[in-house]
Amino acid sequence: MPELPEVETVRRGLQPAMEGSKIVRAEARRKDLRFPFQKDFIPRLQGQTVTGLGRRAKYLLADLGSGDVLLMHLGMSGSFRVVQDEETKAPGQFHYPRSENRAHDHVVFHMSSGSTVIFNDPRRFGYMKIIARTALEDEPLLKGLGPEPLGNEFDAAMLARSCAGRKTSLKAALLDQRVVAGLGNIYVCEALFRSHLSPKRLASTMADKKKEPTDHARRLVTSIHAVLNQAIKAGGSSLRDHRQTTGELGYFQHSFQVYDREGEQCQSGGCSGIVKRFTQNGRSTFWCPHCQK
DNA sequence: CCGCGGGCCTGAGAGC
DNA sequence: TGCTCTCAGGCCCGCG
Repeated sequence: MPELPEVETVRRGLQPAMEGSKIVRAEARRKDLRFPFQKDFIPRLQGQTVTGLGRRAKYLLADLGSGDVLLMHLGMSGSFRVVQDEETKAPGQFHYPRSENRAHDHVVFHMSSGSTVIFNDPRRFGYMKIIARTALEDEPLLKGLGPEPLGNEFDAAMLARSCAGRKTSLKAALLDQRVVAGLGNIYVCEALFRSHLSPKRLASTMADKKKEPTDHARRLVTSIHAVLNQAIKAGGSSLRDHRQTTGELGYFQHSFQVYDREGEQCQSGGCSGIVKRFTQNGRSTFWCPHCQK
């Protein structure tokens, strides 16, 4: 599921349930997700107040009163659900939307706010890890990450510098979290479409000889900002797994212009093209060859 | 260092 | 209905 807009949607949904509230009890209902849980995973969580809930790229970071940080990643199929205690029929019995499978509820946080927060992840590509806040900057999972696409430091000049001299395609560069952190296949396809740039174009064309940004880079940054902000506003995109923490679907998938629209008419004003799909670095790329150059 | 392909898991959907 | 095959929003790792 989760690219930046989905993770941000989840963060905003978890905030009222978790921030300023204590983890009264935590359960890990199996021994591993993508990686085994740390031996002291549960004891380091229980009794701790969540002092803040942040996001870095596609990671959620819960600051704990102890000085630890709980790092969470949704992988491909992870989702969180917040259930109010009064909805709980009996201990361990939660209300589920029809399509959800509780067999994949792997982690449960019982919060002093009266909310229960449940992490569900069928494919288990997600993970959770506790690290000391003082060790955050040395954390290998976060270390190589590039700028936040909606942050101040990400602009055309920054994009040009990190793409200059790159031998790879623009599509592959945008998926590389070292270039910009938080985009995935959907939003890269959509941002390229909105800026009329071909996914096959060389990443290095974002910069001129002096590594200054080209107009292409400026257009692309504008499109990235626009598509991410619109997607966050829509609660993210729900193709199969993504849910908001209320269990509701996101609805940005209805605004896709190219993703998952192979064979359909290009939506760009006046363009007579048809959306095509091909495989690039092992991932599907959707684009309009007629108006993306 | 860089770029690419494989692998980790399960489930949904297509085709037979 | 049910089997098999392909594919999926991410990311780490090892190879060349």
